[in-house]
Amino acid sequence: MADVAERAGVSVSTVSRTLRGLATVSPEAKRRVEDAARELSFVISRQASSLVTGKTGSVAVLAPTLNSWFTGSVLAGLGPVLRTAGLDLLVYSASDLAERAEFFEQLPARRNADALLVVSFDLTAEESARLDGLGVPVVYVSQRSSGRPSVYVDDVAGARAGVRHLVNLGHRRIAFLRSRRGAAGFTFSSRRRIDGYREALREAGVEPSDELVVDVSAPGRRGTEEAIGTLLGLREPPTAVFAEVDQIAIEAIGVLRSAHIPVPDRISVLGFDDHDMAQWMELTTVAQPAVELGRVAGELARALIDDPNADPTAHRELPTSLIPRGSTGPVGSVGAGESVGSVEPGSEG
Amino acid sequence: MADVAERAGVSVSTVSRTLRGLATVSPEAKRRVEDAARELSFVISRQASSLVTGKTGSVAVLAPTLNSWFTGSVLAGLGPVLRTAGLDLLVYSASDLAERAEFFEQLPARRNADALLVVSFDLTAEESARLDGLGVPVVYVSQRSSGRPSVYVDDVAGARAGVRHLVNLGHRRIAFLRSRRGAAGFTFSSRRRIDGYREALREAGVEPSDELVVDVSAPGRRGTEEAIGTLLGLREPPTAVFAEVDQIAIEAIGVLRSAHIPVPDRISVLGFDDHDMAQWMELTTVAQPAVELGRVAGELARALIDDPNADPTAHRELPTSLIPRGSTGPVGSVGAGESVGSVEPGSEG
DNA sequence: ATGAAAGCGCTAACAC
DNA sequence: GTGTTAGCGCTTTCAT
Repeated sequence: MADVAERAGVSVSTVSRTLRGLATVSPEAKRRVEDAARELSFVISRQASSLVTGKTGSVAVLAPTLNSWFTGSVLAGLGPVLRTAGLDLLVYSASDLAERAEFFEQLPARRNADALLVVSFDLTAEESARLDGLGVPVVYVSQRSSGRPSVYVDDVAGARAGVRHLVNLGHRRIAFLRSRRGAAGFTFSSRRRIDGYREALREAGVEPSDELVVDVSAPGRRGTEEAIGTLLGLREPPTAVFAEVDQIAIEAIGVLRSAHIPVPDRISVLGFDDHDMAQWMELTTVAQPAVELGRVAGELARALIDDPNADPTAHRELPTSLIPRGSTGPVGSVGAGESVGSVEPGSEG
Repeated sequence: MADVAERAGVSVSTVSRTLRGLATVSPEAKRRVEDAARELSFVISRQASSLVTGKTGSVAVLAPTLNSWFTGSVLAGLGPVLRTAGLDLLVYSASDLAERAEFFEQLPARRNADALLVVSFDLTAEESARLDGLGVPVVYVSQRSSGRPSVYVDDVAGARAGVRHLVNLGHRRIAFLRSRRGAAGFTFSSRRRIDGYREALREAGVEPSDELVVDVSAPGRRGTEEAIGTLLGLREPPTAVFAEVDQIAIEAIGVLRSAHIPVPDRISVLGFDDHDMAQWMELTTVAQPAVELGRVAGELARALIDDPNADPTAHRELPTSLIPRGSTGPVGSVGAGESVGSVEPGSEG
């Protein structure tokens, strides 16, 4: 910066003012500074400026995984907002409790970011309290945290709408596939989606049964296979399955397909998310605007960062919508035609 | 830090040394510093230390999108490596040429990161040259850049193996679906996969035909629909389709399915990636270890950062492997049974 | 409108 | 093994 100042024939103060776009610089000086900066390809050092301003110029995101549809979508929504605001995006992942504990141990965001976005974690009260003491705004994405900025969809209403759709198709034995992958406390929405599921059942005069709520815990194919196996082994198996997330719904379709159980003719499958792949699996699902959640969370964070009297308890609820596709159908429609589930892999030498 | 020093009854130097884990601190002092730091919940400010050390403690990643399977996988592989090394992960995305130009305009990584990972970009020579002048190591992921650190798979060999599989099944009219989404220069691997495709065809005594190489440009369903439409409109349509990436392969299966063209009985579909969803679509594909690519790239970056005589031209090639599934089958096997493509969406009221 | 100077919180010599 | 001190590259009073 001293170099630029010298080359432009002004003081470092003037260079600093110019580069920050302050109006109190004469056009002449401004021009010369800009030229000099360009010629020396000079860029302001964030570390140095943040040392004095206290602002880091970046926001941190904490997510359970980096390669899930939801996290990817949120990041994709966040990216443009932050770029526009001139903020960098710092990403932390904590896929199990140990990593999560480590994150809270170090609280790296403490001085490293101007805001923290916590994505789809079901934090304990202590963890949240810990974050409150961080000194930077914390935005909860896909989790409602009362009194704290949160961005989410109405999981209860979404799940209710989905189950109503199944009920309207005549289903009464409707199972719920709960995602239990990763350590405990990783799926806040879980409880609420089950609530919506139960509400819709009661609404239809069906008493929710615990045997129809099955956990998918093991990762990969096996977890879903086990869960489906449990359901099919019931004295009275379900005619429809509502998976907490599309990922599992898609796996369920695959597993049923392998077992030659036609979808939706013998079992309807409903998901939640509207994952990119849902349409290609013909999956009926409750769509949630994940990219949009990221965008809104980013804007909320931005507001909290540079508007001192922004509402620090703002909640933003985004809508869900049911997207009917081929994986759900009227109950007991076996023999009505071909189905999503029918597959006969080609043989190979 | 001064507070901690006072509370521990030592100097700031001792605090600094302790917190950085230097051995030259007496156990007694160490303990007291650690206690004091904990009680005051003190964390070292990265900005301040990087100001003097010149190291930022973070690595930057530039990727075209944040919500693609490949980027997500690479980030997932990268995360643990960086965490272990105590490095933060800074993410930049540039989905079109304008954003890309802006990135190079600002070169935010200039002083913001200790290394830059460029993921699946086909950079121009000028862009690469620009990055060379950045002053930090740049690792190319999924792109070979001669003389520069690169991590990739052998796309030619992978594609060749895939097409050989189709040839072995009796296919001779094999189309290639090229991904042309996003702006130009976003898919380095494209050229090499086509090369492998052509090689395998020639090997089988088939002269590659340009009419069988079709671009998928429009995003979403439409692009793939158009491409498949073009292929089906040929005087002699292909009996197999090799998509450059699984995403498009999956869409192709979906489109064919909607058109009631059985897969693989009438058309076999082959992908490249082994996307999470590939198994659920019964997609035969050339698997590439994307998470592993991220991990290796992270280790390479780490080595380049803190080992001054690490090889700055290191190339790491990871293997691909063919995963045969149900979407490919012998040519002309119509009527051989049910198929992946058969779907009759359930009706709904 | 511009410059001089005092730090921001840390690390790296250098003394002890 | 520990303390002192001089900056790292900026921003920000405070003068002018």
